[in-house]
Amino acid sequence: MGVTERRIREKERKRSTMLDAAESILLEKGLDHLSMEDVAEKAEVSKGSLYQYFQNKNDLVLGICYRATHLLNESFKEVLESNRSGLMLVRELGERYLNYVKDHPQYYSSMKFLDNLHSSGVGGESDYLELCTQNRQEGFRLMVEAIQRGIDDGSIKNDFPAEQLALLFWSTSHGVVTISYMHQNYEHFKLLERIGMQENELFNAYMHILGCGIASKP
Amino acid sequence: MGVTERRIREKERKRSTMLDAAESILLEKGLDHLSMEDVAEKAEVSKGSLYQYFQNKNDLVLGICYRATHLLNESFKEVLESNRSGLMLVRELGERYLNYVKDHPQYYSSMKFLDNLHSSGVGGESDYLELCTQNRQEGFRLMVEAIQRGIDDGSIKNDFPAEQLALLFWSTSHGVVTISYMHQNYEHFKLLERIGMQENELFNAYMHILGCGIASKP
DNA sequence: GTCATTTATTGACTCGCGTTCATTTATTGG
DNA sequence: CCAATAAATGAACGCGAGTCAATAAATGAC
Repeated sequence: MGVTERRIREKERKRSTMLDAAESILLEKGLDHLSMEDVAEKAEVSKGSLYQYFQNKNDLVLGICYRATHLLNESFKEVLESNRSGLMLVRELGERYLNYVKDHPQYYSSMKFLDNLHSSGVGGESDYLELCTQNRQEGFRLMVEAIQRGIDDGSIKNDFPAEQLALLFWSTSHGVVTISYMHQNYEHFKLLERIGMQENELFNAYMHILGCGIASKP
Repeated sequence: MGVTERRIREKERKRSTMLDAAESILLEKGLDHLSMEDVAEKAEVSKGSLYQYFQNKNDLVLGICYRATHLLNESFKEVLESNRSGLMLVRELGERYLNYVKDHPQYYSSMKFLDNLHSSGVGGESDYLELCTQNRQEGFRLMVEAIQRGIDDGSIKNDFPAEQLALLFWSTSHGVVTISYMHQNYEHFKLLERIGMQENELFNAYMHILGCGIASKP
């Protein structure tokens, strides 16, 4: 019978509406001031309804995080469709990551939330948690692939296995992106100005240093 | 009159006791489950008394963060007393940072809290906020000094100003440390195991790559 | 069309926790 | 010993997450 299928579809659409509402509030008020009541109002449903679609607040935020990680991965996949050298792919991945944070700060903050759950160990009950974690792992695999291609085509030296380089690239770029995020969200964060550095200079310097470290030829 | 001075001293001691209590709870329960009531109970004072010594919960956590940043800076200063090459100093700073997070996870989480306040812009009312920010800036200056010494003694190449290299070192090491923190706090974080990497290998690889990028000679 | 049954929606309610404040208790200087 | 000042207290408040009994809507059998 097509009724139950239509129901599932409608349920999914409604869930999506709620996520839209949550996303826009996350964008304008930030994670700290995201309240279930506000989301319910913006989505034009009652608070109780929210809890029929999301197990709790964590689950809702991780719902956004699922979108966030998915979008980032799609962007990464695009990069990997190119035929350029692995080293260039890596650079492109970093650039995409940086732009992603600039373009979707609400997604980035939801990913920070996921990381917090991971570091604090307790994730609480959320079906999205596993999905988000899987997405992050896929993102990591994409980095590994780019680096592996670089090793294969000779643009990246093979001092380390691709996975290890990928982890380094993953974590260090995370740090650089964090600085960039702070810079654009916190008006009192004057570190870049204080040392007379532009944001893209920071990225270029990062890529330069990293490039010296991993490129096969200077 | 020595009375007011004694009062100030006692007040400071009591504040310290409260911070001790908060710290131990932060260590055993984590930031998410740190409640003012628990702190009050552990410090053997009433909840209301806490608020005579700290403006709010943020202020309390930032009080811990003040200790945290101070301790890290002291550790960094020790490094700078050595006469080794600037490059070695930088490596030593990174190593200290990594060990610091391992030895004082509660301090690290309070510093993450500070970073969150910085990224979200709104710090709320807290006298400690400015002090913590200053401490972080001093920590950064210490990194700059190490790198500047490296440039001066020729162990670090001078492609970039010391401040810019310091910012890169600051942010990338932050990322690496984050991974390490996750690894030790979250039993399901199996990334390192999955790619067959030890924690110190991660650090060594980081330093190797970074070294290739900033060292004057390979 | 009617009705029993399942499914979805609602908002009043509870509960935990940060924060406040009137009251009580302790300390000081005269 | 006594005002005056400072410190400590816990009951009370507000806010927001999460619950649930009551209500409304949709469905399929007849």
